[in-house]
Amino acid sequence: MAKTKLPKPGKPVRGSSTGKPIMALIDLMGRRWILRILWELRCGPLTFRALQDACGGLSPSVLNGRLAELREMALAGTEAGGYALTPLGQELLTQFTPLSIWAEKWAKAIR
Amino acid sequence: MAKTKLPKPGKPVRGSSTGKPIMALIDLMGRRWILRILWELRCGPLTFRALQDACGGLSPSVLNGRLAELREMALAGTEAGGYALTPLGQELLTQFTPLSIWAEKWAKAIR
DNA sequence: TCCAATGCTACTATTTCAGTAGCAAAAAAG
DNA sequence: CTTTTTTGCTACTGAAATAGTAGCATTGGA
Repeated sequence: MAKTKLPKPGKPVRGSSTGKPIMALIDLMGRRWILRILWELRCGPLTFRALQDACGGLSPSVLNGRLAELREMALAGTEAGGYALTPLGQELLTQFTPLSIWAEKWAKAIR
Repeated sequence: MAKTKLPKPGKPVRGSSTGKPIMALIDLMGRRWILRILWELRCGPLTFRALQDACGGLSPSVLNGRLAELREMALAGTEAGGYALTPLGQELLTQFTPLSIWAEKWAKAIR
């Protein structure tokens, strides 16, 4: 279960009381594994254990917690085949795809 | 100083040994305050303490650590007026601007 | 010289994460 | 219908990261 207070847009979050949705998003994305889980689900549903493996074997307790958070934020859910992104989650991930290209450029710049 | 191993693109990072730059980016962004700090620097340089305030008063030890990481990753640095984004950092932040719009939509959807 | 602001270090308390073990339910195999 | 496997998940312990507070050395005015 997610025992940590979730950063609902419209509500104050850690370090910000403005209630701005972007702050909630920043709070959520700043939690370890959240981005990674979204990323690993980009190609379709994965079972709990497959997702765990894809993330390098993170602890099931943490994974379970993160999945609960993502479910509550309507970004992921269960369906045939295991866990998968919701339409909203897919939209969010779409925004991240260009980051992959930027990261390549960044890699060259700092190496 | 940053005592935690930094996720250099090209090197294995936490939970991933592929060395893909996007994984390094995901690792970095998944650290608390990193995104927030980038975000708060979007309008120009801030002093250490101003940045601390902007982030809701996070501990100076953590802020200092994050700044060291961002410096090492060439995303932020010091200049006249305090800490500021590097050109690379500004580019990254640019990629995030659309997220703010998406977050508004997301907020409406889950409220 | 005094004072306030700045950048930062040090230290303790709390929270979060890692790592492992294992159980109940469902599915697959025989 | 049993016997295995697989799956989703909980529990527990130790390690690591973060929060929160205090304070010091330096800088740049008044």
